[in-house]
Amino acid sequence: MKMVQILQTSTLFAGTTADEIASLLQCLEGRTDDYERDWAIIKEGDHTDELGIVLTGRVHITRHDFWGNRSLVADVAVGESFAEALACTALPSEVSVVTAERSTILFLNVHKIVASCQKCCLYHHTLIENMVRLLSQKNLELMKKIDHLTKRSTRDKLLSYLNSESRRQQNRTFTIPFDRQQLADYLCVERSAMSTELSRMQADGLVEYRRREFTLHHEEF
Amino acid sequence: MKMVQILQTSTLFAGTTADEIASLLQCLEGRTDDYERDWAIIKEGDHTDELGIVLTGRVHITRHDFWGNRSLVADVAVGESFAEALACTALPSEVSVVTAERSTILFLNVHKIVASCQKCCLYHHTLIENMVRLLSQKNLELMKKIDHLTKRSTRDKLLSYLNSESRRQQNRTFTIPFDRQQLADYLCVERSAMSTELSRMQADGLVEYRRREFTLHHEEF
DNA sequence: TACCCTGTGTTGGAAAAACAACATATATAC
DNA sequence: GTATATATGTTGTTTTTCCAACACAGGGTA
Repeated sequence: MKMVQILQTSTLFAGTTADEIASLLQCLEGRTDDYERDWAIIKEGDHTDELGIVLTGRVHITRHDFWGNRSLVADVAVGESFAEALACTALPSEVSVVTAERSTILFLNVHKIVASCQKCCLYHHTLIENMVRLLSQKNLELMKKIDHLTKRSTRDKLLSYLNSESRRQQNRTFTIPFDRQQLADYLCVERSAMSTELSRMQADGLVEYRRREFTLHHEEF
Repeated sequence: MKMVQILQTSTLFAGTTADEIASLLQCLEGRTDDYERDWAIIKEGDHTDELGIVLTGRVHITRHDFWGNRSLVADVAVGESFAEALACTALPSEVSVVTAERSTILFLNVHKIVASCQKCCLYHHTLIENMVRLLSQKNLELMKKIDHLTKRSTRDKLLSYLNSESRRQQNRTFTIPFDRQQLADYLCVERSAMSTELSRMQADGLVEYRRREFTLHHEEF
């Protein structure tokens, strides 16, 4: 798929035509870069003024504590973006951004997005409004993640996550972007305990699964 | 303290003079409202186009699951704001906003903030940039909260929270805005287990506390 | 002063999660 | 196809959290 087509599905460029996007990209001086799998695009402590939009592949937002425990904060798929908030502040990053597959990323300087731009393009104001919408959306997504973590038991965390994923993909049968270890890191539970709980849930008829493909049987939440 | 002085400390009006704020408030058609303690300003399921800025008092962002378990998402003090992201989307709220004390709130319509405004005020662009900064800041705060919840043990959650609060108040001795039950709801643990863990931490010399006043003894993280 | 109310700390038993070690299945490379 | 590496599931033990019930302290009030 061509870059412009992907961008039209993104929140940042929502409601703009292909021509307008082309014009905006020039104005914003965007750049693209390719990465192998497991490459750290941003490391903890880094700073950047650019947000990233995934054109191909997939990236994960991760964190490590002092004892080396990994936690997986978020999954970013094609057309989605990362580091918007980081790029809008002067602070160092508290998270890493790592490719989960070989990926192509478009980088855009947020200051060029937000700054008023008299000369170049008429569509710039749409872009600023989209930037506000994008940040709001991320905000609500983080809320949703907090919602999963708020659940006290492993089962409730799993149900909360699986239901939100089912709703997002608008299907009771869906594929998750994580393997078991990554899912455990995402929900902040222990992998083997989580596997055990998944088995119990399947035995209880709540869910069926095979590898990354899940089918929810009861509508919960 | 006068409203304009409080607003000058807020992220949204950062870098604007008192006169500019007065002009902007007219342009934005802001309104204020007073609330008794424990009043629900926003209920789960509600929608609004207005963000709120706390002028006096304090509000809490809360959530309830199906079994009635309360979770306390965030504390919002004077000069801080809430519902920015909600007001930027068309979605119903997943959280409630409840006064923790008798409070006065300034409400501002986000569309009026974000919309370009040719006629009225020159400072409007600063406002839009501040809106982006505000949303980014909220974003990073949510990240910080996720960071606390990511910790597996009650002790680590407490240390993570107490350290961040200590750093925020730039003092090893500080007062938290929660009673024990609220703190437990905020960290998503059980109150009595948390009390027990606090005792152990005090016995271990990590921390001293009396009611809401804490003193950290070791710099961790 | 005596009384209540609320917040906080303590305890012991029940339940759940973490941990470690291993078994099985699947994918990949040769 | 076989070998190898990786992903997933299982089991038994240890540790932690949850829960319920109660004890205690301090503040406010009659």
